[in-house]
Amino acid sequence: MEPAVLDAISSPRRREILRLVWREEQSAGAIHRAMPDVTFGAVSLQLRTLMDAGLVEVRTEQRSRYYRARREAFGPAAQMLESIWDDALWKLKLAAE
Amino acid sequence: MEPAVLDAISSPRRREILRLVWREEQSAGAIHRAMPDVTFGAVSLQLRTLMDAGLVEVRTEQRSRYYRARREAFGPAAQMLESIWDDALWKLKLAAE
DNA sequence: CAAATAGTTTAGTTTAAACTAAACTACTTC
DNA sequence: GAAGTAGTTTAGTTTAAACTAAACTATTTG
Repeated sequence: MEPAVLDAISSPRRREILRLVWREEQSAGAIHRAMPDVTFGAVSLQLRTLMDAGLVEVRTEQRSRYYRARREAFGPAAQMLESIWDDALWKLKLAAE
Repeated sequence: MEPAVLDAISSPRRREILRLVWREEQSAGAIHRAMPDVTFGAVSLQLRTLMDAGLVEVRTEQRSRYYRARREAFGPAAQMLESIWDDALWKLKLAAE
């Protein structure tokens, strides 16, 4: 099969999470607060999928767990994701939210 | 939503098809022959999906229909796909088949 | 140690994509 | 125009991902 990274970035929800933790860590709770249309459990499961794929790492501090992307693990997908997130239309869409 | 191209390349089967028609056109039948684990109908449906996303185009000649990728439609995903398909491990995998 | 906070895991359900079999369309050749 | 070849479409089924609710673990604070 192709690199696992392709499977991982195939999900819009996981891409949403990745965008949040791309350049700075975010706690699981903060990630959940950014996507209130799903339960905390659902977010946690997606984080686990990303962990299993080696695409994020986590740091525990007090009661919180802080996730961030392991950008070096994305290979050629990193550039694509950054391009898409930088894209003018994408920015426009975010602004409209 | 993000560009439709991400949805389209989220499927391993569609990526397989795209790889086949990336640099030269292939008839629907030739594409099907390259993936004998699914029916011709299944291949045809995936080709339709790719057509609807504007990622392939088709040319009819005689009884055959020749598909090829519209590489210009892939944006930043084009580079990623090419990188992945050029990847040494990927080549190795193909050699082993 | 009880209660609160932060997150994970389990078990089961929902949903959507991918698939198959078979009917159908279109073109070609005899 | 019948038969064959090439491909598409339809209707229904299978499968897997994503989800929810609720139980659970772990840490902190009173």
